[in-house]
Amino acid sequence: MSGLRARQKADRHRRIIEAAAALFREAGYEGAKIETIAAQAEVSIGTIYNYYENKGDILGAIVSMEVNEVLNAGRGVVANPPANVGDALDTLLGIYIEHSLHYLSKEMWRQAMAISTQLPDSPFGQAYSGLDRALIEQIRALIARLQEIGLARRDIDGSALGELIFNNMNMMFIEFVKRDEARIAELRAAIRRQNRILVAAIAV
Amino acid sequence: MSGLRARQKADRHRRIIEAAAALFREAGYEGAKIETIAAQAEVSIGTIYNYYENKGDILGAIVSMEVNEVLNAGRGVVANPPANVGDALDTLLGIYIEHSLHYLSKEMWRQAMAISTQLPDSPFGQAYSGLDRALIEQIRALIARLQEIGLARRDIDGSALGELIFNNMNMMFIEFVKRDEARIAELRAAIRRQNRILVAAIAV
DNA sequence: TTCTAAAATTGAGTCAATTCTGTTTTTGTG
DNA sequence: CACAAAAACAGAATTGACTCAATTTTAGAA
Repeated sequence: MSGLRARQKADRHRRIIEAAAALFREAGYEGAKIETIAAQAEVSIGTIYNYYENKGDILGAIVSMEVNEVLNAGRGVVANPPANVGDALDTLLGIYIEHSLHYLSKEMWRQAMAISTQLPDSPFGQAYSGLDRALIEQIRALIARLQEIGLARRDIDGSALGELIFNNMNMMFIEFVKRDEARIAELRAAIRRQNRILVAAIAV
Repeated sequence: MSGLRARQKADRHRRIIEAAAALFREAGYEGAKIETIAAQAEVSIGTIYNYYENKGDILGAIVSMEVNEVLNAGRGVVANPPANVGDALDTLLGIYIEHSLHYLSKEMWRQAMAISTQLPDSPFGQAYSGLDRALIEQIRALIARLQEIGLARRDIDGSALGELIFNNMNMMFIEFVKRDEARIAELRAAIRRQNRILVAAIAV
């Protein structure tokens, strides 16, 4: 039997996340009171804390969905990359960046990033690190693929290069979400300019 | 007249910072209560909030002192860099990293970084961005110097390269402070390995 | 069907950052 | 030396995340 209890649990999880996501967007992370989320989800405050360790973890659940979607979209690029190193990188990182504001506002990103450095050992902190690692792996996989195809030099340290590219993009993204007026197109252009140096060094 | 008021003000600032710095180190950022800081500094809670917008700004004042010291130490390297690109970068970034835990514990860094992304428009958030920019400028200055001396190719986009190097180092440093067991030596080695790709691309 | 242990829910209470309002101190002027 | 305005101070009150002891609900054994 799929269990009444299990069904209720899943349902409450969903209600909490939906209520929180709506409120985070409307009122911002700080502005969304746990009390309000509880009321909206029709559970008590205590129940929320039975499901999530703290407010950050609720946001964490939302962020995870977003990033997993991005990782999924990235798989296509790795499997079938554009025919030169510069475009391949730009396409993959472009997917990451373009998707980023689909479900999450800049303010939500700021909070999520802040929490992940503030509480690296909380459930969300750990999950966030895992997501970052997955993104690095995907970039590395792309580089490996380009090396296989013969578009990138084989004697390049692909592992270090993957980190370098990810770290730079991530830092640029952090600065991007810190400024409300920053535009996605400019972010992509700046990253392309930075990566050009790398592309010149590794393209065959 | 240097003003009684002005003198008292400076004195109170100093007392608050000293009390806070001691408590942050002893009890951690979260563990240090404003009430305790106020008692230690012999001022009231209200007065602390008259001097700093929030708890994070107090930490911010401490972080700023640290980073300014690092910037100062960096000037020497820029003026007189080691005779090859790899060592020059390693020396400058090495100074940043080695100094980093002088006054600030990893926990304090985590909090400071978290606050700077959480509240980019608070006094500290703005100051922190300014410090980052200053570090980027110093790395750019080093690259420009290396180009002048003829150790680095002139046709490299020094501006983008400086950002790239800083962003990568900063992200690595964030990961470093997130893991208490991470060691400085390993951090430097990892960054050196990443920069090797760049060094190969830009050294004459 | 009845009963009991385990699991989940509840919301009033705690704790600490921040705000707010009344009081005190400093300054500059007559 | 008053004195009034401005600046700074004090600490009680507010606010909101999180805890915990009591209560309710579910599962499944007899």
